[in-house]
Amino acid sequence: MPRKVVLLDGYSLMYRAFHGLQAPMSAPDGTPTNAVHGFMMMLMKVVEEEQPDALAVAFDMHAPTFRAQEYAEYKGTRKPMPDELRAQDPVIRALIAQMGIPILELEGYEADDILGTLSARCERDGWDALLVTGDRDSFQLSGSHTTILYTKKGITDTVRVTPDYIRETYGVAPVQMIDVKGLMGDASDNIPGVPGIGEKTALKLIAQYGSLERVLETADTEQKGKLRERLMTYADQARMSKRLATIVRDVPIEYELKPFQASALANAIPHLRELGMAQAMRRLNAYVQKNAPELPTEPQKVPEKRVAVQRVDSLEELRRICDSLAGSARAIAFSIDADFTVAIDDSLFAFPMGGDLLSPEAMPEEALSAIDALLTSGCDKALWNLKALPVDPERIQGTIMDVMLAAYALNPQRPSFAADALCDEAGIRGYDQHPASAIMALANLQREQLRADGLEEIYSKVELPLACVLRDMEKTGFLVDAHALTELGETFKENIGALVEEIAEMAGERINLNSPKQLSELLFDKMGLPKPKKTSLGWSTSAEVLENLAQKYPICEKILEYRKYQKLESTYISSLTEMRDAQGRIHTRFDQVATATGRISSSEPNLQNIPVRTPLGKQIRKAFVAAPGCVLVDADYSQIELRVLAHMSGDETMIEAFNEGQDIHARTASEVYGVPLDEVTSAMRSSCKAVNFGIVYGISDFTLAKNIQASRQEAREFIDRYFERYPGVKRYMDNAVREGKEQGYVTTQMGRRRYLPELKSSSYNLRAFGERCAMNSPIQGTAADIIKLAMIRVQRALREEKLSAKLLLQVHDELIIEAPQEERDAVIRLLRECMEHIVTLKVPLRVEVSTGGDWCACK
DNA sequence: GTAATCACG
DNA sequence: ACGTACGTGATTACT
Repeated sequence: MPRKVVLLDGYSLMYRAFHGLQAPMSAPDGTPTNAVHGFMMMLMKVVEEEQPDALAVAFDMHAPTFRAQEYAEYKGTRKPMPDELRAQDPVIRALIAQMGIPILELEGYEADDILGTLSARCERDGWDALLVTGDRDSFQLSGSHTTILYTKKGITDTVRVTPDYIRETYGVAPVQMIDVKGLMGDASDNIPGVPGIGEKTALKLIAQYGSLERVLETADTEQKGKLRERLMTYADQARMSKRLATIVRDVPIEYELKPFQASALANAIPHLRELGMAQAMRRLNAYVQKNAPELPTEPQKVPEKRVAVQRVDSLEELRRICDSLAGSARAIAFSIDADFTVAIDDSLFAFPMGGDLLSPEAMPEEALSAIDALLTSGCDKALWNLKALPVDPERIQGTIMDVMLAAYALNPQRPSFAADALCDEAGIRGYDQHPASAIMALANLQREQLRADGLEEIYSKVELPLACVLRDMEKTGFLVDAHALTELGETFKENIGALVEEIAEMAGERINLNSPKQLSELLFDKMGLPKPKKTSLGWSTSAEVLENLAQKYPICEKILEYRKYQKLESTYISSLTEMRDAQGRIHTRFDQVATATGRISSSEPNLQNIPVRTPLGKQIRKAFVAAPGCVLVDADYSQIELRVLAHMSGDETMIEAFNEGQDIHARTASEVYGVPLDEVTSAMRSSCKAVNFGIVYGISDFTLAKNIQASRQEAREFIDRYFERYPGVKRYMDNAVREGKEQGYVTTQMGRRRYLPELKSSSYNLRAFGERCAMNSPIQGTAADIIKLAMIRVQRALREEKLSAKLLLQVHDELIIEAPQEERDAVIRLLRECMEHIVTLKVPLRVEVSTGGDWCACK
């Protein structure tokens, strides 16, 4: 078995970690730690997965350079390291040193050269080398015993680059990558190449002639036109470029491979603790314990305040304790996990629950009544995930701090909202031992943070009361007509079978049509259809591609039809029938902390994406029905996002359009095309509808052109004209991006935040994405806040008016209620009233209400 | 576990 | 010259 050495390109990975992880992370002293974290995660991943016999990190000796081509602003220059990364450089080096991992550097040489030299020595000595880097130049080093672990994006998205991979991807051998670069050059590396030759041409030439030298020698006779001229003019420059592109594989570095010591990693733990890097600590600890268990392990942290834990043997006893203390306690926290633990002031009580997470249905009576006693007592309470607890919101006394919801209000984009993760992140240790007291500590911290960030209203007026509404909706469930669904399923399956036969006939063979890989082989390789678009792995067979080919190749039409049925059948028929309860109702799960913008999401099953756009899909909605004697009432906000945009931007024209009750897309067409409102054609209106959508999302001319089937120039002019006619909208968009950059986050009307570290990224793509989010999130988020408030009011109003109608579903701008026939009119009035007047904007909110016996009839 | 595809707002 | 609209979740195939 050959031994294995893993060599990391230090700066390349640091840059990747830095740009890949823009989540705000910092040590207690304020030093940013995102790159440190990313680097440690990458290192641990490699250590865990590769089990190296030796490990080292190479650094460029002088000013670090970052040469990956996708970072456009590095082109032609060597920009200095960003300050936030510079601050993390010494920290990362210190950690590497503490872990006993050698750092390799040599004046005048880049990390590439060191990697190249050591991998050459490994090959000579019969070792396998794995080079971990985000620099594509290193591909030339790939060989039978040298593999590149290339970090594509972020830190965990890696690809194993072998000679075969290079041949498949680029059509040349690894060493020929040098020749390719010699021809095409590399602006970020100051390698000129041959002007006018890009990657495509370079790869083609090298694949055909084998080497740069050969291409140059034969250019005179083999090439013609501009290409011949350029190759001959720049022949010397090309040869020089090749020399510059060649990684040195014999640098005079003294280094003897030393065996990698798992146990030494533990030496970095104290430093990681100072940095507040809980996740890295845990991962490192776990690795050391597993691979060097003889070592003394990290001492368990105990809560600062030593408290005696009182084990409670019966729930009855727990309830008695809760009852008696609830009245007099200042603060209570409780946690339901493996144990049901209660912290009351400085005392802790724990009752073992048997390890399973409990649904309210499965919870013993005594536990329910203990919880009830706690929640209805007057003192302040802290807990995790109120939605899981069966409690009547109207009976709650005192304040409740749901640490999960508070964490979401403070920053919706956390990797995890698990209770232990939140405590860890806040620097609160001891969750494992005393969850309730850890939650109490976290809640105390969050109270201050919510106040400091102006998020109290979002928390207490939106998220907390909404949790109870969502719980009730989950519990109610949506009735499904299983018979209708099954019948529809049979029809679909018959159609699927017939289509499979037809396609097999047309193709001359039988493949698995669900496999994009097999399908692409059939269409593009065997049948020789044109290949309009690629994916990361092959040629795209998306609906967009197939639609364009359908005219000339009827098989595409059939495949699209197959897909349509197959999708609907597998996603919305088979699975839905299986998820019904004894009463035939389906209970979705609403996730209140899932989205970056403030929307809620639905899963298991997702009832927010039940088909509606196609006739086939509408059939499925027919199976969502009201109970006997009831009707469904469906209330839909009309154009809520554009109305929110009109309000937030203050654009006079747009506000006027809504105030006059005009058709907004038609009005836009009238403005942009400069024709009177009554002369707007349906084609004009439809283009402008696409523009209005695009504006909300942060538009680009490219995508708009695709969507309205116009040229890019036309799309550009369209957008320019749009902004001329709606100058307030233009101002809003510019402001949103500027504000996002200045303060690091954007906000909704109510102050809900979304942090956008992407805005400061040096990667164009990431930055452009951040800018689109800065424009879109306040709009989408404000609309989300509005409907959340409406849901709370609707629920309260139903209760106050003693109606037995129940909220079933929210679909972002739509609420669905199931109401007894006789309550129908009252519910319509109530929904309209609550939804239209829940907030006062500069434009009216309009709600369209419809009713019917099934969801499809509500349109 | 990830990628491709496609359902929704 | 880049790469190209925001927010989600489920299914399937495949590593």
